[in-house]
Amino acid sequence: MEMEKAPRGRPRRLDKDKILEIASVLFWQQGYEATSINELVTAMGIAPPSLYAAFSSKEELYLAAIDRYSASYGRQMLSGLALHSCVYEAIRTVLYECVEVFVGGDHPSGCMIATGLVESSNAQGALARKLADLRQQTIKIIADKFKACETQFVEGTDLPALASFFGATIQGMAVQARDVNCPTELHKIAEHSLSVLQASRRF
Amino acid sequence: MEMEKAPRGRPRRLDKDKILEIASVLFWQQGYEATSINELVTAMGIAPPSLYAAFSSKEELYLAAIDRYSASYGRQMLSGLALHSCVYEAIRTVLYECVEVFVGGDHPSGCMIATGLVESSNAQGALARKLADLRQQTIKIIADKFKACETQFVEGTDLPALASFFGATIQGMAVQARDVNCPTELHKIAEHSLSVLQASRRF
DNA sequence: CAATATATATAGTGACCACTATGGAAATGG
DNA sequence: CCATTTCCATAGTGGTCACTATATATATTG
Repeated sequence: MEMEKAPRGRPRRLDKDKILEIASVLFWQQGYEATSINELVTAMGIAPPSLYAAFSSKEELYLAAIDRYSASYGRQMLSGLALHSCVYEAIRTVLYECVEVFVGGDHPSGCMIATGLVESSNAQGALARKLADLRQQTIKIIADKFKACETQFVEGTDLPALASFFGATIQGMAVQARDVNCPTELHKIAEHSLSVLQASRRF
Repeated sequence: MEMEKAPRGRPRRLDKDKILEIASVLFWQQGYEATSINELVTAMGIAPPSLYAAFSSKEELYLAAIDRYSASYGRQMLSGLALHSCVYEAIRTVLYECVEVFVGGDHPSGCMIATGLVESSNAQGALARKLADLRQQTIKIIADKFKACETQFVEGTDLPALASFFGATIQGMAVQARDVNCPTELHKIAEHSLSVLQASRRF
């Protein structure tokens, strides 16, 4: 039987996940540059050294917050891809889950990834590239689903291009979620976007 | 005959438009928060007091830069609406002009308005609202064109919803222009988007 | 208990932020 | 010429930035 040996000194009491949740919400609402460490630690109810004991820099905290967001909300938004074998149902579910997240009530509107660090200085170049990568990854995941459902499309359909069209739809919805924060409007955008998929399907 | 009387003292030498052009490019590339006054005046080749003699604050400079962008690139992007009476040709021109601007060579990629200040703190709330307004205005202008071309649509088409779909397309293209900066990819997104318009047209 | 290791708060670090007071240089009018 | 008016560079202002040195409190092991 494996015994969990506690380490020598005082055990850690900091709830890393709670901290990340608070960080996520603030970064989600205000972006990276506009969110200060002071604001973060105040919202967390801790002092700066406690935060830096868990995350070595603001950058690392942001990356961890993005990871958390990706694992929770990001996963939720893409869950439809594995759920439905029908590619139309799959994408429809994805778009509607996006609306669910983007206009949610108990957290900021919009999307941390879709509109995160689109503008940035060289100083945040690494973070900006990471965010751009995540956006491209999302499109790639959609393209892979399309590829797996190849038989459902009319022959010669440019599947990667179609995927990046839906990526653009999601990113556009993320912007408009910020500006109007209305699920009905976003659903209409989603439906118009879905009609493109409908048109290239084989029946 | 009117004589242009020169004022008493040393005449102004500051080229306001040149300054705004430089400011536009920097804000376009890096966003509002990530661009410092130091960076701006260095790029302009002037000292901070000279800048503040022309613009009373960073906020005002940003607003003026947005105005300049709107009057030049913004006008260019929407020029198709007045140029074509055929709504399909009009929107197609708009989307292609957007690509032209978003992937331009001698300036930053993406769009200053479409992705500007989407994330922001309360401190920049006024600017963020202004940017959101400009995005909504753009959609309204497209909606008005649709309304004017009402007869070209099948009956019962939700024109404002269609306009905000194209708004989302433009905003999505602006994000992807940042991430991949490739006109071919953006043109494919534009074409997919246009197929939605094609579907709701009456022939 | 003593020893150890980690938690935390206080109180700062230098650097940079937007912004400006001051004063001399420069270009005009009289 | 002188007086006037404005431009502009130097050199800062206080404030906030991300981040940390120090000291002490607290919880563990042996």
